[in-house]
Amino acid sequence: MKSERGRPRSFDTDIALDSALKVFWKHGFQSASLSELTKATGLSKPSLYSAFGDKRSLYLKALERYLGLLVELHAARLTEEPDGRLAIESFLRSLTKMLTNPSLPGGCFIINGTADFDGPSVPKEVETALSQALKGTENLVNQRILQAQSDGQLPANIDPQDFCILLSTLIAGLAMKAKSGETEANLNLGITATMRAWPS
Amino acid sequence: MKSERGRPRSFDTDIALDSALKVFWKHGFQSASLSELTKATGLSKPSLYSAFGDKRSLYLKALERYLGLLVELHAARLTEEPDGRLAIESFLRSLTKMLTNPSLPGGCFIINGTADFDGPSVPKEVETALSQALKGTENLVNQRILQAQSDGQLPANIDPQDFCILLSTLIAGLAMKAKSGETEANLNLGITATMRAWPS
DNA sequence: TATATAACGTACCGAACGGTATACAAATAG
DNA sequence: CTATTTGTATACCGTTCGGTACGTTATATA
Repeated sequence: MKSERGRPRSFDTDIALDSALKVFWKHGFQSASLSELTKATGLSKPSLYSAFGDKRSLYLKALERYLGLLVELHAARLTEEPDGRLAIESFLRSLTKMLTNPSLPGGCFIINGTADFDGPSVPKEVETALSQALKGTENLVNQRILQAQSDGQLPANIDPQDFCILLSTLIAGLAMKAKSGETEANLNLGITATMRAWPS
Repeated sequence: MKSERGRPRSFDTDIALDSALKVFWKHGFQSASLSELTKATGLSKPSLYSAFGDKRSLYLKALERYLGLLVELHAARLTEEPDGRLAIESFLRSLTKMLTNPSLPGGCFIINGTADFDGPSVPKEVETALSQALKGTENLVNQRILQAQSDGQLPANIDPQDFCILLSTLIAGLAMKAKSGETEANLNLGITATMRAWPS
């Protein structure tokens, strides 16, 4: 009753998913062609389809993988630093390092994907998954701001709601500027300036 | 020696260009298909080609038109207001109103176009034109900040360079969040929070 | 060894892509 | 009116798209 009857897979699905993730990360859903996906993974189209389903399904799996990476790589900055302002600044700089890492596709998977909203061949399910993903990652920061407020670390003249929106807007901007080739150093300057809105 | 020999055009090229502009604005270069362009303009493909050249050439003309609109609609906010801080805030809010205007394609033509950098079918000439356009519009704001500094309006603890980068990043973020459906009111909250980095 | 099961490679499907050849329609110049 | 010039519409070009049918190969079960 083993489930491994028949010819076994000749590839590792996790490695293949990581390769596909990078293609979608770089191009979004619409512009990532099956031919580039097969080239990046080294798989034939039928192998891709039997392992992950169609393009939409593969994209959604890659998005989940990306969300896992995000938490794995950066969430600790928010939870481990007791000072709210430092926690958020550290998170932003950690994120920026990833967004500009030259060995990665450039920018943010979610933001890059959001860019072809309303694209003629983008499934609604992809758009909603991206919207939820964006909201989820924003909530990580929002919760940390609210915690800082309840910890008495937020100055009285700062409204937590508009600061949350400032940060989510800034993050989207960091991702776009990284995608367009801006350097980590310059983006860090912008972070420095932003944090002036929350004086220490 | 009149130049109007032969059959005259049955359409207005400026109106057609505006229609094409909206398609590229919504979809960027790659995902804007010829069929959608012909549908939006009401022209046949040969008419489009004889009037504007190929897709790349049409896109570049639409980009120029967009840059003209940007200056026409928002630049006065920067030049007419003597106070630097108010000038920039007014410019940001004016821009945000356009980015979220529901009768427009959503977001910013330049930022939306920048999103499919590295796309397999995006001509290098389009990428360089977009990069220049981005740099040019950022310079509008940067010059205004430098002028405010020379007018003695910039607090001593604010470095003009990192504030310039903050604003260009924020603008990119405003455009992306608008594209993803964020409301004008919320984006304005983020602008309010941002301006706290430059206390009045 | 024989059979069932599953992955693989090839070759193909209809549709849409960007772009164009060609034939026809409409205007001016002589 | 005739000739010429130019715009328009149709129909098509080769290529690539996402997706699949099918025959073959490799493994586990029996």
